[in-house]
Amino acid sequence: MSKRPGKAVRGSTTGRPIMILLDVLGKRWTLRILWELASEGAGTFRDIQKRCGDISPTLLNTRLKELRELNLVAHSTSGYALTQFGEALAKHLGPLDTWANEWARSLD
Amino acid sequence: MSKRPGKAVRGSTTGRPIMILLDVLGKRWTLRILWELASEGAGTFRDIQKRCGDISPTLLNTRLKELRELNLVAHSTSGYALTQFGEALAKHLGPLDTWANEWARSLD
DNA sequence: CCTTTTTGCTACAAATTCCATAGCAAGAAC
DNA sequence: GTTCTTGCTATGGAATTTGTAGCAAAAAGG
Repeated sequence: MSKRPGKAVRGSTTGRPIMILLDVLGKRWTLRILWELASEGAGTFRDIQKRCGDISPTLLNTRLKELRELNLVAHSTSGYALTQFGEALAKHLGPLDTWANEWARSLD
Repeated sequence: MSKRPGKAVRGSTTGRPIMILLDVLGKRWTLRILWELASEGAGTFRDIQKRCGDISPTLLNTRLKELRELNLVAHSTSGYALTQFGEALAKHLGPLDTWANEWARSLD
């Protein structure tokens, strides 16, 4: 059903895991949702919606579904949270904040 | 004109650099284009098009324009290449390949 | 020079995705 | 047993993405 290793994705028929990852991270709001879960912690559907600047529930639901299928996010009674893999991925993204600040200075 | 620090982007009015980055990386093909330039080196417009599995020229052009405005990609006589900042960004993305391979095993 | 080729695109219409808004069913809290 | 909160779905319109065709300018070949 969802994107899994071995299957083709946009622009790549090899099914390489990185291609699947780049494809899903390249969908709107995916990175932002992961970022919010990583930096602000777990939250309810509506929490996340607010953190993301009132993203529409339609799309939030779609993304959360995808992320759950990819084992990056899980839903429990305490709301939505990153899985072990989600956390590991987020650890790679964290340093981008510092980098982005330096980069921003070059754009002024 | 383009997204710059201080300006609002999708879901964030603060203009924080990281939000601008997440927004642009969240556009289709952006990550893939950066990935290809990082792993396979500089290339012509048509080179990159092929590497990305025949992405449509319309969108490739749009993305390259955005990435140039954001100082992540530059265009010279030898084709398109990552800038200093683009390279730095790519260095953060590189490790995702290894991570993705481990992650993929959890999905089987 | 004078072809051929390569390169970097643009035009256009269709397909897909995204978005805002409204609202509802199920469970928890009161 | 109301009132709130939570997690969505429905819907229609807007924006983005895609495929295909093709062209002008520069480079390469003869």
